[in-house]
Amino acid sequence: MKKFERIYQDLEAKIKSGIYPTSTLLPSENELTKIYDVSRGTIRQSLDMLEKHGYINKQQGKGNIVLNHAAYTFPISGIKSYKEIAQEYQFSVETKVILNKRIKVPAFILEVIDIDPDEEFIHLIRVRYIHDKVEIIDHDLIRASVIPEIPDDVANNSIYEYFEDDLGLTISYAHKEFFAEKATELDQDYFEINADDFVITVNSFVYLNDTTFFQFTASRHRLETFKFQEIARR
Amino acid sequence: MKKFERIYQDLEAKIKSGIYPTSTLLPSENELTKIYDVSRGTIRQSLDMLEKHGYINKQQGKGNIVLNHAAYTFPISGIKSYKEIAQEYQFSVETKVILNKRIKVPAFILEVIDIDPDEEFIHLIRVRYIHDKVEIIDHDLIRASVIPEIPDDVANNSIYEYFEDDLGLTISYAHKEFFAEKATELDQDYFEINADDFVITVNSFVYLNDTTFFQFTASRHRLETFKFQEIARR
DNA sequence: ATAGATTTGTCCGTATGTATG
DNA sequence: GCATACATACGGACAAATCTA
Repeated sequence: MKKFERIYQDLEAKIKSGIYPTSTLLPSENELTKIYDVSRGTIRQSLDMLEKHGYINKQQGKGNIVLNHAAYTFPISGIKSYKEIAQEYQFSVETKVILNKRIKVPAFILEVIDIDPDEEFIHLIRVRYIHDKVEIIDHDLIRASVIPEIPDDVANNSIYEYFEDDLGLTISYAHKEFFAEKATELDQDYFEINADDFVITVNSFVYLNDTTFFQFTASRHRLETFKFQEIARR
Repeated sequence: MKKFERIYQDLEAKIKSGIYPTSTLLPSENELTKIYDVSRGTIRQSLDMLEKHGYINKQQGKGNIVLNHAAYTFPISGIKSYKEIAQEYQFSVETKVILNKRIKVPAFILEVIDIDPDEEFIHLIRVRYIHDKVEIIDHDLIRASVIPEIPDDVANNSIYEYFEDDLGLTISYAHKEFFAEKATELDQDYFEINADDFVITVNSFVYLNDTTFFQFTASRHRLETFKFQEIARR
């Protein structure tokens, strides 16, 4: 592992365990170079990660202050699979696959992404149960020229693990948007709501490391339980 | 201005104007050091900013690929004032102040933030009209020990300009969350909706550079027009 | 399949600028 | 004014990924 990652994890652990308590200063960058026996640039890389993840606030002339915000959750921000989130927050989860078939590329994708109109996609619909209640309905559209098929046992587990570990793909970034919209019939059936109720839709356009588009996901959430958190910086 | 900021802005302008077109590579870091006559570290700082703002994708061994995503909007992400957003997207905006008075610190803030129960806050309610329609209702709770009062002409303009330019405060970061909830009576009146309708609430806890909490904002948006976008990285 | 060239990533050391107390 | 701490910038070295001949 890289030095700055190792140091980041060490500092993160020490903040979490209270060795560096909230609203106190971390050791100065100079002291940290001595503690870890690395250059100041390396320390600064680790501190930048800590800041990005909300653990500290940097202040020129003063020091790096430990915050207590990092405990907050980031369930939607970033690119994480449902399985990763479930493991982090340890809630009981069940997934039911209700569709897994090849289709022609949908029109709305053709409008946004420049691809061959004859390309095929895999359409996957999965219903997520948390505490025996349907909380999320995931629609995945996966580019078949990149991933020819999704075995059913993979669909029931983590398609991201399959992409990254088995197929060796590198997922790089996603363009996400979310908003509220009227419930579809499928939403009504599974969420047990009415036609004039709303759901929250999280749309993601996911890209590989070489910038090829390979997946669109629409996650539909109950209004009452959806929540998004982030730390924004000026 | 700092060198890396100047270079960032120059590259951003060249990407926007098409001098560096989408899906081509930027000049290599080595070439850029010659173009701008700075060190490679400085160039890399500028490139990191470009990546963070979604203009490029970095690939070790290959280069920095120009993306076409940066045109997308970021109306909620980050800390921006309503005025700044309105200016960027050039929509016609009107603000109406419907409350501006001092109150005791509300209970829900005491629960989350560790402050004196006798402290006072300024409660500001402002209604935002876009194209002559109410789109946003902003509730601001501003810590009176930091900002004793908000003159009415400031409330009608930008309170952030007032904080930063006139009072010399430095806003550092905010903890944000958003979710859907039932419309209050005020929502119903101004949005002209019903009691069982929902609105989107964006809550922000805003902190100064020295980590003192100084403002809470609840922005209430219409369900139909609310939209959030971001670029997430794995 | 391999070797070499190119490009970005990591790391080091040093110097100077700027904000804080 | 002074010491301390973070911010910016420079230059050099090697590692890792990518592409090409």
